[in-house]
Amino acid sequence: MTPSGTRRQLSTADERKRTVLQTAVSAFADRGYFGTTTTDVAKRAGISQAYVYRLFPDKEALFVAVVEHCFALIRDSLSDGAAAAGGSAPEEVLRAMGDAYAQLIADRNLLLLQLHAQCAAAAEPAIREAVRAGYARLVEYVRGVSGAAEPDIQRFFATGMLCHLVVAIDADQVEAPWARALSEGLRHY
Amino acid sequence: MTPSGTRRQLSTADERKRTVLQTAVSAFADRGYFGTTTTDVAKRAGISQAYVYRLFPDKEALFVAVVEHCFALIRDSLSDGAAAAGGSAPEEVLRAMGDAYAQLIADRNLLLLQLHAQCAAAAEPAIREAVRAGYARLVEYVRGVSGAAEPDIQRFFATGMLCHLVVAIDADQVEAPWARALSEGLRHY
DNA sequence: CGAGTGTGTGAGTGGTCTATTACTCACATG
DNA sequence: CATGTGAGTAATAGACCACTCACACACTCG
Repeated sequence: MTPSGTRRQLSTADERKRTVLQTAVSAFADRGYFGTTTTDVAKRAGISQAYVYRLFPDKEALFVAVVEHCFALIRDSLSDGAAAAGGSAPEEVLRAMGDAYAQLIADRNLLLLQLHAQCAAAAEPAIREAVRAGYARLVEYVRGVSGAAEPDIQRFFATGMLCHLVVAIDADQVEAPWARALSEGLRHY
Repeated sequence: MTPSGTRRQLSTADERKRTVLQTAVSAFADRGYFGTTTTDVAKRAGISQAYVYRLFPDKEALFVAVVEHCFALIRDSLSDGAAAAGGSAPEEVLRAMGDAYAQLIADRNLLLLQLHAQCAAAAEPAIREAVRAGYARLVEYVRGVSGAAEPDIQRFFATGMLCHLVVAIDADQVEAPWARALSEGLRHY
């Protein structure tokens, strides 16, 4: 992280690492940290299972890297939303960012991974630290860019958590009042 | 094990089933559906792993039963809250029920299991059905007993999901503005 | 008492998982 | 061409896991 001399081109291993991170998102999104095997990850990345262990020290480190990658993607998404709102009132910025987050529902993978990360955070300290750090940055970013009051920020994240539920149980596919009560207004495109 | 000479008290299968369900909550609360072994469940219930399979057809059926058990407990909790509010205005009933739910944070296990159920719901259809049915009854109950408007009901459940996050990453233990922004006002005793 | 029924377990089976090791191959450079 | 290095893998060790089955023990009732 501190190149004290000349800058080097990205090595092939780094490129490979990046593609593994990207494909691992959908692998872990299916069945979570404990339910996903390193073979699953390897298959989706098109490499051998053994090579996963050359790129990452162990399964936990791989998962942590995937989680951090996802938090970065989500920050980007919120950032896009905030840019679209362009310095409006706090409520408007929050609305725009919420809209941006809700768009991620279409993908499913990203939100499901957030949910699985949350679950794994309860069990594994290293993952918990990563998730805490992710939310720390996210909350501070939202507070900073929107300037919204604390209760509004809290509600913003509560709505995000509701999105996770809606995606996990596929509430959209259920034609019933209860399902509509949960997912109404959480736009997804 | 089982030193000869000590007396053994047999319980009926139904009683045993009930104690297994109760202890299995904390077992699954730790590491979720995929991360928890049937041996873990058996140990906590004080029975052999083989006997788990006499009481439940397989691991999935056991987990579904545990999930249903938890939803029942949560309904009871909300019911207590509603009773305490005793026919006040919808907002007051919601507040009382939210308070009752927040009290469950002290236990941790119940909320964590809700979270893990949500995760497993994304992967296993049978579990998804159970979680859907659980939320269906919960939403209908809340709507019925509070008479609140749809957006308030939605916010009610969104707040519940936020509780899950706070418990999963133990945000209370973090002394930082972002952690306080998330958990502020979610009372837990 | 003795036969029957339900509670409970020890000892597996076959499969799968993480992680390691020893190896091959592609390719760059002198 | 010889040599070195990093990309990539096949094979496997060692530990578990879900699930099964034959059997033992406790209790009940004729």
